[in-house]
Amino acid sequence: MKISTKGRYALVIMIDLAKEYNSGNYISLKEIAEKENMSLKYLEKLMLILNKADYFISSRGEKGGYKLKYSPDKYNIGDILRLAEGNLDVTDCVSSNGCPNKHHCKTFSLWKELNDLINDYLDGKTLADYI
Amino acid sequence: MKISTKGRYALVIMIDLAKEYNSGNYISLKEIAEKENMSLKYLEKLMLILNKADYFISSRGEKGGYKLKYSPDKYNIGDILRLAEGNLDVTDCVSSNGCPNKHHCKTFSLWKELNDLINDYLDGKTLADYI
DNA sequence: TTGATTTCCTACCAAAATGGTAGTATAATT
DNA sequence: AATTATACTACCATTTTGGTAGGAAATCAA
Repeated sequence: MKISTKGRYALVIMIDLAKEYNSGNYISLKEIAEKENMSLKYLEKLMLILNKADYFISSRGEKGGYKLKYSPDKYNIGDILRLAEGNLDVTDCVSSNGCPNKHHCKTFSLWKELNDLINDYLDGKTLADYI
Repeated sequence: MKISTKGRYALVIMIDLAKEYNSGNYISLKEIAEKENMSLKYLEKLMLILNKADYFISSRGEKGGYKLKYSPDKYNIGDILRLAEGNLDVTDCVSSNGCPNKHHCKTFSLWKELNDLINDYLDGKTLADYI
């Protein structure tokens, strides 16, 4: 029942970029890795996942790096975490292709309500709330 | 961010026992394992964990098994899941011996609020709600 | 009182997930 | 041309997950 480093690091990266949104500067992963004490190589791999969404403008070479494509309030925390973690479902039974027995299962309503609670909470926050 | 089989199975066991609370009958793990399609050996091991709490009256031998010591409304879902899963903290930083940097960390409030949301929800339910 | 049944307990194990590292190619800047 | 940074693939050690195996002790029925 833990958020893994993927989700936690993803959020840290996004917040660091959000802080620099107004400056328009590119921020390199090296800067973030050093500042946040994270492995550069691991962050690179994480960015491959995050890059699947339309989140960043990137530039290679010196003075390159990443910057947010849109303003911080456009980035939903739930979306970021679902992307980084794969999904946030508390059980497989609440997923879209969930349990075939869900209409008879006594515990389904518990997992479903808990799942909605979590996802609705995270969907109600954006990067702008954490700058 | 998933509840493991430990937590899910624990809840199923507890609900099955709760259903029989009024009858006073002992229910064997064998019955539960067959009915719920679970490994008996795995349930035995899970019961070693659940037995650390003051949850059951047990009896060995024929017609033996487990029954709840108290009425179903006395069993908090949060307690059961925390016991089975070890804990339910969404990150290590929200645990009692959490992150030393939590006062400066931008993401701490997010994890803390999410953690409270989950635990408060589960602490608001008892086995009686799922019979 | 003996056999069957069931809990109680320890030890082992395979597969998957987690959290990385290494190396290379490609693009941009100086 | 050299340096820097992203983009991408492959590998890997450790931990977690979800079991299995075997045996001891207690209880009940015949």
